[in-house]
Amino acid sequence: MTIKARPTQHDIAKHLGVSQITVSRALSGHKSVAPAMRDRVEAAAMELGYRPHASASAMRRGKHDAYGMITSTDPHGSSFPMEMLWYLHDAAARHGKRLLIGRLPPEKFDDRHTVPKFLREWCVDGLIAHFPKPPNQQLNDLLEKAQLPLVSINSDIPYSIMPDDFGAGKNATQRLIALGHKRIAYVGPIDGHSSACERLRGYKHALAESGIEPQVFNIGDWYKRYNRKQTALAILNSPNRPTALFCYGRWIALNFMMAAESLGIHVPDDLSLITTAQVAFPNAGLDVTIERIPLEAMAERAVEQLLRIENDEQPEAVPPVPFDSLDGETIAPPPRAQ
Amino acid sequence: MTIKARPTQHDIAKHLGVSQITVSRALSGHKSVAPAMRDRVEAAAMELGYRPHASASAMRRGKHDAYGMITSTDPHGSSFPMEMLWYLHDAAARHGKRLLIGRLPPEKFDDRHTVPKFLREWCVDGLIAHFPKPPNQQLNDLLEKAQLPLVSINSDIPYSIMPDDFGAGKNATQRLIALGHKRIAYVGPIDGHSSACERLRGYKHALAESGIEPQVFNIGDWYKRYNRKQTALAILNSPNRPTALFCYGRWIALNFMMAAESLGIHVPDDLSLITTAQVAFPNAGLDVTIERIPLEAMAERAVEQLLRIENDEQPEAVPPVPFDSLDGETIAPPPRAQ
DNA sequence: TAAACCTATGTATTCGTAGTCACATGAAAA
DNA sequence: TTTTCATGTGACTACGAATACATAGGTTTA
Repeated sequence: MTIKARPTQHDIAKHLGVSQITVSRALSGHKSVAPAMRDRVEAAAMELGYRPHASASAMRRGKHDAYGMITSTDPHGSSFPMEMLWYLHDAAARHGKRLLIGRLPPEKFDDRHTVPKFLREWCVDGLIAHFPKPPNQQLNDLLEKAQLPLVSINSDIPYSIMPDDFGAGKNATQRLIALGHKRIAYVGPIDGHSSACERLRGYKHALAESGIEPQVFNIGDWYKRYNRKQTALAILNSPNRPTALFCYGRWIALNFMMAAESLGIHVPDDLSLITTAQVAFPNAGLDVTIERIPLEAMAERAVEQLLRIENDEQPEAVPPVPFDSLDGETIAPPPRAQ
Repeated sequence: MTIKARPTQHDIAKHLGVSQITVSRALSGHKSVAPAMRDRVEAAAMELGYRPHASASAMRRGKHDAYGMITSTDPHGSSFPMEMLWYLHDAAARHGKRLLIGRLPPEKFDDRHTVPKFLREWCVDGLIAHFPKPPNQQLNDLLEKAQLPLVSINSDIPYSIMPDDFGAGKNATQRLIALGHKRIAYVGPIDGHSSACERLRGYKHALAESGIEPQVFNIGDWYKRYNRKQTALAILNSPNRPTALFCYGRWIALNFMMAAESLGIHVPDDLSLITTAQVAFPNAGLDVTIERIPLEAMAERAVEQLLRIENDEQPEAVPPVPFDSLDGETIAPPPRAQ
């Protein structure tokens, strides 16, 4: 398809019998343009279907008005929720930046050709990175060499913007304590990702404050298919079973709800359940009570940080971003009879 | 942060005592460059940390080597799975294109300022669009006026690239029939999205071929919280309950598995279950048998189509993209005793 | 042995936009 | 009235890369 040559500022200028630079000034809101002229130019631009040529502008100004989002997660990887991409887009858009995305699978980290090409050809003013596992030396060198403002999100890298997992664990647990629960279990992985460690630490911290004994069930191998359900059933069947659960994530929560269901244990009357999640998922039949991962806020922080670096301001360290405590239907005071 | 001026071809040229254009030719693999010279240039480029300036190149060549993905879904909208973004990225990358993303919430469709700004400033060679609900007149005009190659995915728009929902419904049902099932129910919405209509049509088609009566349970209001579980329980408790289910989506499948669990109905021995989904989700404790939505293939088709349009080739209509039949653990022959 | 031709490189120019400086015009200040 | 200044506009040029054309050498062909 031959694209009809898109009109330029020259075309508008010719159309109006003025100079190109006047058009440029009128369109970019320069002050020294007569209001009447500005109107004429804008009308003509609209009429001719003018679209600014971002590349030309970028070349002249040395700014691209674009950020790049670069990650190594695979499409189904959960450490970087896909929603985040849109939140980053929205945050960038609010500040007049477009967003380019790029994915570099870990197996390509060592490819001498792919990696450089991947990063070097972009025209962006900054990079937002997410690497579930730390990038190797080569990628680091490249990021360094790119000389671009760089922030990372939820990555195992110094200065990365992180959610306040500790606070989430503490808050969730405190909410359960406030309802009167005395037997509150944590179910989830206990090491590996820092998110697990931190949430668990928050959980223990809250319990310690109230002098309650922690009950930790390590189901880090949860995703290794075997014994998922058995584990849940075993925990819920134990003689001294917890009256409340703080779950690491929504799949764990869902599985426990299924298990509870099959044992005739009713949520929330017999069992309270709270989990961290990205959305208040209603898919289990109940609106689950969650500590919501603050994706939007993290995205906004990331973009703000990039802007700060771009503007030569002091790039202040971003503290962990607090979760949102969302009310649901899965927590209640503990059952009387026990 | 002041970025150290990135080196240009001029810098390399000066460094080597040759002309800029020679550098340009050497780097772009032009044939009429002496091998020795090419090596020298490449070494110098590496040494100086040269990065091609995509904007400059774009301006000169009139190509941007980038596509734009534009959608109106909200971050949690399910009609455009987020994984798709990465598949689009990968497909674009395979063909040497970068990917820009843009999101225009439906409420902005009518905004006289946002809409034009959103689309007009991009520098891309083509657009990949996804609109769950048809765009309004204004947006259409704008897309038209942009004069850009445009393909749409999974949108209610003519010529959109679609998954073969009919085939998915037919295949899923045929798989159940082949196992010997005679009472096969469809559970899901029966109208609204074309995907529902088509899957249902495929289901009915397969049954008709085998002379089996359809059993359709319309749970289109599934997401309206009330009576989700009740519905599932009622269906599974009915005296003549189906021995196999074809579910519209994975949440419905999950809920039915939960309901079956609580009734002591065992999947797959007592109840076979197959659903369409994006991944073979193991989260329910079993690897669910699915008809997999062909996201990668759709992404590849979209990019191929854009390339075709760009190259003035005949943009052949893209037929519905077939699903992948994935084996899981949730289908089996019907129970003997009935 | 000269004409024709290829190879490797250079010069000039172009893409669309915007910064710098210059130059009119008219109003305010001297 | 002359000077000063603000306002609005235009001419020239640069940004980085690539195209068109030119040219210096060497090689093949008539």
